[in-house]
Amino acid sequence: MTNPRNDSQDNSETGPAAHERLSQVAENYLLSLYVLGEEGLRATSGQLAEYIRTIPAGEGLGTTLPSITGMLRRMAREGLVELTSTKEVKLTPRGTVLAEGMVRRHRLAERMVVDLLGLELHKAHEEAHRLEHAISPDLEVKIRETLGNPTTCPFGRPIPGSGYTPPPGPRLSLDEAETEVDYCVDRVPEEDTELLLFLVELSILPDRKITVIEASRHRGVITVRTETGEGALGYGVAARIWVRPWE
Amino acid sequence: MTNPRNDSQDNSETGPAAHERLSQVAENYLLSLYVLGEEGLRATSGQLAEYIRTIPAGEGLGTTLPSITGMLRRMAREGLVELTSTKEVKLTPRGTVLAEGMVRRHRLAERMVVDLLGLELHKAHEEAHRLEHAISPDLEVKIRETLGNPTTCPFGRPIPGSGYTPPPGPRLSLDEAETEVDYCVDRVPEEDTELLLFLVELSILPDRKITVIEASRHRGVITVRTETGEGALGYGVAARIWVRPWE
DNA sequence: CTATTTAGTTAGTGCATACTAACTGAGAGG
DNA sequence: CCTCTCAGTTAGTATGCACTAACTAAATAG
Repeated sequence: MTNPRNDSQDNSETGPAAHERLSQVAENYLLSLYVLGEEGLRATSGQLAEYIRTIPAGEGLGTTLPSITGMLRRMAREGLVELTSTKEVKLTPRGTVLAEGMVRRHRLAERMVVDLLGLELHKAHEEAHRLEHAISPDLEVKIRETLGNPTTCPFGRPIPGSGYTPPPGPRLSLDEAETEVDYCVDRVPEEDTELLLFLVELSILPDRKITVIEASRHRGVITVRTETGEGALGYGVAARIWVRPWE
Repeated sequence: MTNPRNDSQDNSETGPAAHERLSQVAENYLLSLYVLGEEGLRATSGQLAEYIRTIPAGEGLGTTLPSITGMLRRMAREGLVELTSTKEVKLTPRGTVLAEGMVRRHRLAERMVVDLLGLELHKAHEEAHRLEHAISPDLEVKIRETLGNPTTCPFGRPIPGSGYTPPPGPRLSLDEAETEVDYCVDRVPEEDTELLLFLVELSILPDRKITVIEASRHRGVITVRTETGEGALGYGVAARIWVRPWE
């Protein structure tokens, strides 16, 4: 697993929290496994394939099941993951620490490109997927400080280790929301560029107000009103948008 | 040469100037060759090894001569470089374009981490060596805009394609400067962290005033006065600091 | 309960990148 | 002129990460 580019790198580095450097591929796996866990999905090779397919650095590369099996075997050898008997993949404690680091850098990078560089939101996730591998502990500190210690990424997901506390009160997905009740958007999906363009247009973004006008489960469509206008969403999408009561 | 991670990537990408993606190793070679050219050094395998040794991503990796021979062969096959009969390496037109892109992103990244994120100058070069591989055309545009179209990196070197024009009047290296004449620092070496700490302390930085108090070639030492104080430099170092007449 | 589909693994390969060890060819010293 | 050194190449090998093709085991469908 250790990147060929740093085989000879010992751990006696300078700098704070000199983080262990893995290959970009391994780093992607760790991040993917962490996010899958966050979303409550079974972390199987298949799920991993699906998630990894959304990572831009290798448009569709490394997504065949044999590739994944092989990679997981190497990562298991390095003590990053465990392959359970039920074909599920679990992060080891060590893997979890490293995965958290990746997610932290990923979400900080998202904030940086959006808040500091003015990148369009729908491109943030993809850019962060490249940058996350290139951020040293030193730089991470600077980014965090410059941004004012953010606790979430621009899509509403918590930044690990940021002291994020979930908002008080209930959170539910938009498909469970009542009609004609004001909600506050808590988080939105981040990886589908096309969808994001639509969400941005309709201001369906963290901390914005949203109201379900009509929900017809049989048609599979939810119509919402926002500051910007009205629009219709499929149930599948709505299920991935979290809201909390307004105010 | 083409990165295994993008073998399947065709050139029909969206976005402006969708730049060809090479492996990080190839990108490092291109940047190194460009910089060696800039410094007027003969670009041989040995020189390359020397330069690549200073790249942090692979602390000392890929620096044996056989590794370099092999890599250059692959890059020649891909039409990025030409191996002349005199054991010198030349960038092809295509290689030059790509190398310029790398140098551009490298120097923009240096500016970004220093000007936007407040990173200490002596760490900028190393961080940029990681970031340069992770900056997409879209992001590059945003960085450039946010920084206000800088024309040089924080060490005084020109950013390719930025419209940089060399300052009018002569430029010379500090070892050729006259004593008790005010000069303006034009550029300083960037890759030696220890040296940079010293230069920062003495304010030997682009656009600062510097005066040679004493130069004794036989001792190999040049003593200078700056806004911050006085200090002594070896001739080798002084030769790598460019200055121009003050005002 | 067998037959098929589905998910995942194993086997076998290929390429990029790294290494060490052994070779070569050009200039320096005798 | 021969030899030694130095720079660079060639040979041979290892590892990471990718693939296709072929296998297996569990779930499902008939």
